[in-house]
Amino acid sequence: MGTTERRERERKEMRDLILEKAMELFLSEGYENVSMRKIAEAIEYSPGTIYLYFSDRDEIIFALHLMAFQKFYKALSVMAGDGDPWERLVKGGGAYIRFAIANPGLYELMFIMNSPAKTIKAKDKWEEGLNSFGLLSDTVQECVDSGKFPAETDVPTAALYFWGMCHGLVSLAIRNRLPMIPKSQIRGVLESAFNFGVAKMG
Amino acid sequence: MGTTERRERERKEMRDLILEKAMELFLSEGYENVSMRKIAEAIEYSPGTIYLYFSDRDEIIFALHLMAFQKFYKALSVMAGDGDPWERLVKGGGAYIRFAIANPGLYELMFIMNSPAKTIKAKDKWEEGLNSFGLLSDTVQECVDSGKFPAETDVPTAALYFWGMCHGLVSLAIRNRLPMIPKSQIRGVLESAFNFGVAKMG
DNA sequence: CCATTCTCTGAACGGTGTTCAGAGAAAACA
DNA sequence: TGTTTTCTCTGAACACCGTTCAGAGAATGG
Repeated sequence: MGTTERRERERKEMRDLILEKAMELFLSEGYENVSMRKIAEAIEYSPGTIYLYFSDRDEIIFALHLMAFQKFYKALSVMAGDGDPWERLVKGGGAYIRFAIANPGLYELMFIMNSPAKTIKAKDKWEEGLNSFGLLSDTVQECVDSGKFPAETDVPTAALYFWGMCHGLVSLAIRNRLPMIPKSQIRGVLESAFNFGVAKMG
Repeated sequence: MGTTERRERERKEMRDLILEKAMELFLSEGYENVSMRKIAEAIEYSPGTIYLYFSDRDEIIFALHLMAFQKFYKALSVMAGDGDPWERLVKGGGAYIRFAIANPGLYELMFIMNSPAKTIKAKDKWEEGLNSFGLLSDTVQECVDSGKFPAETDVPTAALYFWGMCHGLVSLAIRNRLPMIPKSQIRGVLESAFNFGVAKMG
């Protein structure tokens, strides 16, 4: 009786279809301009159907936020490896900034929007975020081990500093708080600021 | 004929009343949980009346964002003065972080929310933000002049770096991306990260 | 006292997220 | 096969939202 298996497969396919179309709409129209009805229209089902696969709008956004993290983690993986850890750390920061500027919609989902934060708070943990933070912490640890950073360095603090610096720069840009910088120059300016910071550290 | 003057005064009083009650509601219930109807109820007028004083919801939020900047600019003024510029810069960063943690609602308004950004983009300038950024830039310039920073330092780049670092730390906290840190310790942790950064620079 | 100007109301419009009784198809059982 | 059960899906309905606007009523000016 393969019925149950087929049902499960079809259920997953429907979830994937909803997520795919929702992501398409969100990225092209902006998160606040996409309603459940519009998603329903895009998948050619009635609005009620979506609620048979997701409990509410936030659950869709949380699922998309997980998908964004997969892509993000890959982009950040240039930081892993066995070269000089300081060089990898700097490379990771550059990759972080480029990813955010190239994928502002995904970045918002992961690090700015309120909606996923509600679920993070409710679950009281955030594996996806902490995985990426772990990658960063490991690299910072290696910088301590290799003597690049002083032995008494508190690794979580140093990693948070590094993350905060990158996040601050890109989130100011994404939320339009740098209107004095022409859009075409944003990436370069952020990278300069980042380089200023790492030059001071290095 | 003092009628016109009285009318103008009453008009201003009504605008202030709306802003005051709106701010109260926003800070206590959160921005997305306050509707125009709720504001109308708070001021004891019908919803339509608000639109005689503000063209739409975004205009209210933009006006509140200006009020937030007044308070913020004052808090940041510890950075001005005539002591050692580097010391003032560090003090300014500390004030920035403390202000944001103590007034997350105001901070969101100024640096995170989308709504004021629309108006900033429409007006294509942002005096209030640039005033505060100017305060920072001036202090960085004085660090260059006093020899604390190398003469070839690009001041806007260094200032942006400093801003980004502070903004990144607090906005991660405000948007709940640091669930691994207990709320009571957030401020201390952010300050440690900030100190790690300035120690590297100083 | 009348005409004008101004303020304010509240119903209405077209949207929103979400729920749920009931229709109809598919599967399981006899 | 026919019958019963299980499952999927619909779409109207609910309670909200931001915003508009004809018209009521008061204040002002002549």
